[in-house]
Amino acid sequence: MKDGDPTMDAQTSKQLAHNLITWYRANARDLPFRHSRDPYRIFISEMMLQQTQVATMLPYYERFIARFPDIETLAQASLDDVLSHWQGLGYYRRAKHVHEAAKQVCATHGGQFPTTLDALKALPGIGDYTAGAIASIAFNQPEPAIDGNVLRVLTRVLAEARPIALSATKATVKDVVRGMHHHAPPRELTQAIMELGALVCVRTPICEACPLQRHCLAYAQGRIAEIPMRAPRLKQPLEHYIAFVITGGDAVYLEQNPDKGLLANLYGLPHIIGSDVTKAYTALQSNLSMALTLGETLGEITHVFSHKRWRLTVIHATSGQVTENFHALDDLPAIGKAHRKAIALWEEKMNK
DNA sequence: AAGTCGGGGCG
DNA sequence: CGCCCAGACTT
Repeated sequence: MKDGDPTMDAQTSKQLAHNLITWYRANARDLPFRHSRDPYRIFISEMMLQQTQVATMLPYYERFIARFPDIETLAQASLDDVLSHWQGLGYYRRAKHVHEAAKQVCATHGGQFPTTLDALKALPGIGDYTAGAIASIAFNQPEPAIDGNVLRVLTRVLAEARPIALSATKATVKDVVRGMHHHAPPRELTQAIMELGALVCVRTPICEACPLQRHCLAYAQGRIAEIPMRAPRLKQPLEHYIAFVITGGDAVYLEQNPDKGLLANLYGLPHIIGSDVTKAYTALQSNLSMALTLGETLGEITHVFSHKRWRLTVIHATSGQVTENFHALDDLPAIGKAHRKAIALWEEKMNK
């Protein structure tokens, strides 16, 4: 698919929506929170579902609704009471958000959930996804609700190769769902996509049972296992360093790395692990035995290696004496990219 | 953009 | 048992 093309033609969109709804009506699980169009119950069930599987969350949901059957009851309860009914679910800040949202709805909306996306998103704990879920399921508005399930289903249908964490990928999926909303009742469509993602289009999907198989590009291309794409592993450890740009006139102090290890033999700035500038400066002074004057913070540099990430806080310092370790800015030896960027920060400052 | 929340699924 | 994970908020 090229830029500028519509994400999906209306005919495909209509067939997808139709197949989904037909499948949903025949296969959807009978879940208690689906028996109501009450935005309050949908809100509570969505907030609980964001952190647990249905099976785990159901007993909590039943207990919660039995104790707080409507939004006024929740708003008037104490936070401790709310937390005790959330206890075990985790993400306890969400319990607080749910409670705060109930109080706000009662205080400023007369106990009625707002019906617009923006007003919903203004409530604590409600972001893009939950706002879309409430608007479409409770109020039957054609609003996309993009969660992990929906992303998985539709990136596969589209054979979308971009990582799902990118906002551009979410925007594409959002457009497709918006298109499908023209061809199905929003409240069913939203639940149908999520249900398909939960039952069929799972991590290792059951493509034989999938109503979208004939339209699924990832299936056709044999790329089910590689889609959705995860962002390139940013699991590499993040290491914080303080790097010092020590200048004497227009020369900068550099040290040469050992001939083994990371950036072997390249020159670089003195840099000290950690993020505490005071400690790092003390360590620097004892390492160098030069008279230094601490300067300003020049900025932050991040640098990604294949196996680790650096975050450099770049500090300027000046030295009275200029030794052989100082190199003129217009005649620098080979320096790693991160430290070169750090030196560039100093040059920018000087040129202003 | 990246860290945090905290439990469950899964290998 | 360790690794990974989804959404909202925060910084």
